[in-house]
Amino acid sequence: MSREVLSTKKQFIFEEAAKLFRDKGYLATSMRELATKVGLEPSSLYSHIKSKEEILQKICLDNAEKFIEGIEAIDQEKQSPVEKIEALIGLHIKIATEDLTSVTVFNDEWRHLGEASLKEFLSLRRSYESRFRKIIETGIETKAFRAIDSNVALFSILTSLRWIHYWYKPGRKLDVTTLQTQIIDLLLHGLKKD
Amino acid sequence: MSREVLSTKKQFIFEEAAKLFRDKGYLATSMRELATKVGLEPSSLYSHIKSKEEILQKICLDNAEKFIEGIEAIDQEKQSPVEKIEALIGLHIKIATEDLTSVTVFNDEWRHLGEASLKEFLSLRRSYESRFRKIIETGIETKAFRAIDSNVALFSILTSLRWIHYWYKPGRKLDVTTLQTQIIDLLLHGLKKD
DNA sequence: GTCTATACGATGATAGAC
DNA sequence: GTCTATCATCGTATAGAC
Repeated sequence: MSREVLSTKKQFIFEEAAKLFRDKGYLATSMRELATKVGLEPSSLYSHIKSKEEILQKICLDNAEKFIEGIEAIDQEKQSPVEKIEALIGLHIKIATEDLTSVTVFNDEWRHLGEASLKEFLSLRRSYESRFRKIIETGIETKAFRAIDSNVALFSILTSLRWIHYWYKPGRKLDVTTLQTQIIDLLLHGLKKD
Repeated sequence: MSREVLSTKKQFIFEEAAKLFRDKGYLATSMRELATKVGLEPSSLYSHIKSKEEILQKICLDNAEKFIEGIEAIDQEKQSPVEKIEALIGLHIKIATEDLTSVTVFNDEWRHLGEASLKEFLSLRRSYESRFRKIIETGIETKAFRAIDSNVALFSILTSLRWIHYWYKPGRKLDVTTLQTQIIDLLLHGLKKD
């Protein structure tokens, strides 16, 4: 519902803003700069948006929703924990490579959300982490996974999936499928060859 | 050499600044706020420091140096790639848990460095990554490691070591040694039990 | 070294003409 | 919807008295 389609001009403003937020950070981006990129005077932006923060809110909450919807779909499948983790890694890679810009902002700038939307964001994040953690714990209980601390596993996996948006560029030597195979291999089997 | 000992008051300013930078980000931290924390009027800060950026510079470059010194010490030992990777994981955990605040700022705020110090910082980082990558590549060549893309391995490991500063709090249930064992186990052997 | 006072630019956002 | 003009506020930093 909140991920509505935007009129073309409004969408263009959001896209240019996301690029600026990604490159310089939310706080370091000024509305004057954004206006220049869009080809408007600063004040004209406010015919399309309510405030600077509205842009950040949409970016952060839309991405949070994508992850939540993704994990819900994966979790209701009748699959083993190993398969679910593989699917989750795939989900992160898919979201990151489909819209590199917005996921970078989502990852790095959420803390500048205002009080109300920050609260909502953190609640969504906690819910995502908690579902992810449960999948890991099930894997440990069924002896599919090593008996590792579930938080160590959770955060190691989550953050090791976060470098993708720093590193991946369309047209890199490694294509998305290979990248995915390699990351799954590394996280599931480790660096060391037995 | 640049990691000099500071007079107590100056040091106090740096410590309070680091806490603010960690909690709110560099740009969102004002000198007025810092002055309040330190118990001075804003202008009085400038009897101790040259500029706001000087603080960020010291934090970022000191930590960069710690990592460089650490990897140099590890790399000149006559050890196997596996042992070196274990030692590197230990280095990251040691630095992160010894001074959680400054390593967080180092990790998250370096991009707000000015032109000159940013250049220096990036050069140090590239040098660190390149030494790390060489260790991984040696491990792959000697068949100690899986034949994975060395960049995928490098960044997965590096970033999976970056969550520690988000998560670790002195007095957490997991002590540092256990944490280290678990992370080494996960990165070297993977999540899956064979 | 600390203070008061202040310079001076940049910020997000609004009012109102067209 | 876009503009010009502008507001109020806050940013880092400096000058100069004590």
